[in-house]
Amino acid sequence: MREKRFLMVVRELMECARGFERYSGAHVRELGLTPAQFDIIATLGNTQGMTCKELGEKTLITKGTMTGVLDRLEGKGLLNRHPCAEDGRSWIAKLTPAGQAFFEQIFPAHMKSLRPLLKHFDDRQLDVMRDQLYQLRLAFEACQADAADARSPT
Amino acid sequence: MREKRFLMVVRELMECARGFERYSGAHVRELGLTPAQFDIIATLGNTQGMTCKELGEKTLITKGTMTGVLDRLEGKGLLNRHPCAEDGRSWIAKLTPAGQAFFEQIFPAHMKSLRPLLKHFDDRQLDVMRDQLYQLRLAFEACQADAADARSPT
DNA sequence: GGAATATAGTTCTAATACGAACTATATTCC
DNA sequence: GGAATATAGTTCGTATTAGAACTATATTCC
Repeated sequence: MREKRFLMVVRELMECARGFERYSGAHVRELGLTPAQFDIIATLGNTQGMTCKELGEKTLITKGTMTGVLDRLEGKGLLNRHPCAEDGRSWIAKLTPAGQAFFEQIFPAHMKSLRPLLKHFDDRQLDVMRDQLYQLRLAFEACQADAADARSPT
Repeated sequence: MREKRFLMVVRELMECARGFERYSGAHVRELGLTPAQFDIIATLGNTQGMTCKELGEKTLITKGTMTGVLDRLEGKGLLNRHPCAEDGRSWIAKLTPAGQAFFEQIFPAHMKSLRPLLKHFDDRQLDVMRDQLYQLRLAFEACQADAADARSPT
């Protein structure tokens, strides 16, 4: 039963993703941020800022959600939007000095909170996992592309 | 850099989970269900029903969300809640005949829609993946438990 | 038996998730 | 240069998420 085997993999995948989000999220919330907000802060830290589109590619936040997340971070004074010189449709989201300082404070703390997890794995195993997950992602993306082709064939 | 390696694994993990949800969700939505609703229907199909608690354990839906998901499925006439004889606090959620018929129609269709994904993997690889993910989940759960102990020590 | 505690489900709030429609600006193509 | 098309970001509606407070019933323990 290939299908059943596959479903068991998917189930483990989802449990893992949820498990990590719960574990990581609990710490992030103690910092006064939501996971999505932390993701943005962590992505923008030590950079000169980036567009919503870039942020969407580097995080897993879709553009419709991005607006709200950025709004709330802007409301907290942690980031600003600046007009983009090259493209009038775009904005550059960039941490404020307060946002960068906050990043420098919380990012190491968050890494530290993940350290207990790291104890369970050695480098080799991490590499194997990443490769397996990468294969899985490639398969999803390939099928996604096929499905899109099916909807609007050339 | 162990930490960096680990973050790359986590990133792949999240991308995979999101990738599957998108791929699977696109088909589920065509059936007129949300992913959560499909999850419940698929779990209750071919059973005599189960409590919210059991459903929460078998799916990844938390109890606060469960109420709303069951409400909507009940509104669609696909499911009913029956009082539980053994425990006055519990309800048994069970597919209606229409719900069971719907399950029998859509579940094979959904499996079929996943078939293109399966092509990419053989049994051995699926087993490796599942084992890797299982190790990861165990680590999350162990750390989760440690964190809980830390909050309320014995 | 009754008080203290635990558990099943519901309700509530703030923040997402996703898709679709919409505005404004870019790009392409003739 | 201007029409057709594509893209960046916002807005909107519905469903879901987590966590916490709440009600009602079970269980434990004296």
